[in-house]
Amino acid sequence: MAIKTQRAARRTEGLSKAQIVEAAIAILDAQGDGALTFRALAAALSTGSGAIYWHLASRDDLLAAAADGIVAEVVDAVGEGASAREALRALALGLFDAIDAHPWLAAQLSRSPWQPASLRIFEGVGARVQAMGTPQAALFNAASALVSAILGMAGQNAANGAAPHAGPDRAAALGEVADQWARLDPAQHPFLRRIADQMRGHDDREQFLAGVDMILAGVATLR
Amino acid sequence: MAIKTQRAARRTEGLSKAQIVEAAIAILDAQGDGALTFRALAAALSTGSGAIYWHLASRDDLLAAAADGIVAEVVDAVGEGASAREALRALALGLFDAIDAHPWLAAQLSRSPWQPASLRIFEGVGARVQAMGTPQAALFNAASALVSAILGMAGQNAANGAAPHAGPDRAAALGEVADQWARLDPAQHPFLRRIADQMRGHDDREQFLAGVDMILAGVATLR
DNA sequence: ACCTGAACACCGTTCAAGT
DNA sequence: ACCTGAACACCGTTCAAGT
Repeated sequence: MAIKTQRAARRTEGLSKAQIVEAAIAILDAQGDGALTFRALAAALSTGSGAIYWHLASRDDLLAAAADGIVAEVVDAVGEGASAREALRALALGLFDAIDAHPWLAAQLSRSPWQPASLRIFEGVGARVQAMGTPQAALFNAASALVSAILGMAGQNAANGAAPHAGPDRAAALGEVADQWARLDPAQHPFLRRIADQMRGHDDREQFLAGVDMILAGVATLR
Repeated sequence: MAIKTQRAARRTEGLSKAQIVEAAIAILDAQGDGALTFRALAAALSTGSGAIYWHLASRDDLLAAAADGIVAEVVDAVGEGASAREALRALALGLFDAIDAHPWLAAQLSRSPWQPASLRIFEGVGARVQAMGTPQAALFNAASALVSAILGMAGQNAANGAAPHAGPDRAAALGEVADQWARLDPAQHPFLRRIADQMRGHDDREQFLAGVDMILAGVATLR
């Protein structure tokens, strides 16, 4: 029904870049990076693949635009009232949740640091690192490290296997990995054996926040 | 000449997985991720693409094996004599250099945290985080964050555009980006404008090490 | 056991032709 | 100006047929 309406609208108004990006995000979220083909996208918009190329330069351009839309929302949603450190936590958590909800985002953000989405993140993080009292000389390195660390941690989480944050599926999967670690050769992997139990029941979001706090403690030592 | 010898050897000894992986790494390093096709790889080994599938399950399997070989060398090369913190710096720098030399490694390592290469890194980093005196309860979170941060920072560097670490090419490219940042809307991107000059002449390796040291300072606060 | 290479079921991108 | 959809130049993977 909604699709019919959209199609009708498109027929009279024509395709827009925003419409294409929206449809692309829907496919990416529902079926993952591999499912976003120009054929599938064209079918969803009931048009030809060539029509998409009139509005966008390439698949990469499409992904960059999709990433920028989502990141812009996250960055803009962070309140200004809190302390710089709290704002950084909120921004980091917003990015974590966005990447968790849109796992393809992680790969896209790591593709090019000069894409619009990356610049937004760098600006948002950097301004707060500065507000934390970081000396001017250390500002670029500190902000750069923090951005990479946040995206790296959130990306690893997304790569862990996406979806179910609770429920028996996740517990079973975690348990299997933990069992594997516990069975590793003690001479080769003593550390993994030691922490197998810690990984069994951990919460991804909590772990992410612990990592962010640890790194922010490092940022604070620069002052 | 070297290729001829290799071909002759293969004819008598048959293909080995190690040989395939070696040839794959050569293609990846020389021409990048996109150039590693089964057709190109089969041609380099003067065989058919089906032969490769007898030794490896898929393209992903091939990339995982290639990554594991390189990471194993890096992890094993870290000396045990130094302090835990110095060993962590050395390991991080080894990973940075490996990812800089093999840019495709970054994407591969971020694909799955359960692949052999990732486990090696986790073990190598985690054991030293423990040796730094990190409390047992914080061990898993701290090691996990540090691994993701190191790979995130090294990956961002690799995504910056690969090759030339010195020379006029790099300086010109950096200058262009810096100029762009300096021209951004002050209302939208005050931070990027402010640090445009710092990014102009920075050294990637130095910046990476500064980031690692900052994060290690955060790890140390857990004790 | 191991290799060959054609065949299958796809891709992103281009472009003449339409409206 | 914008859309259509066939065509081009590719992919990873499979598998009957060979040795």
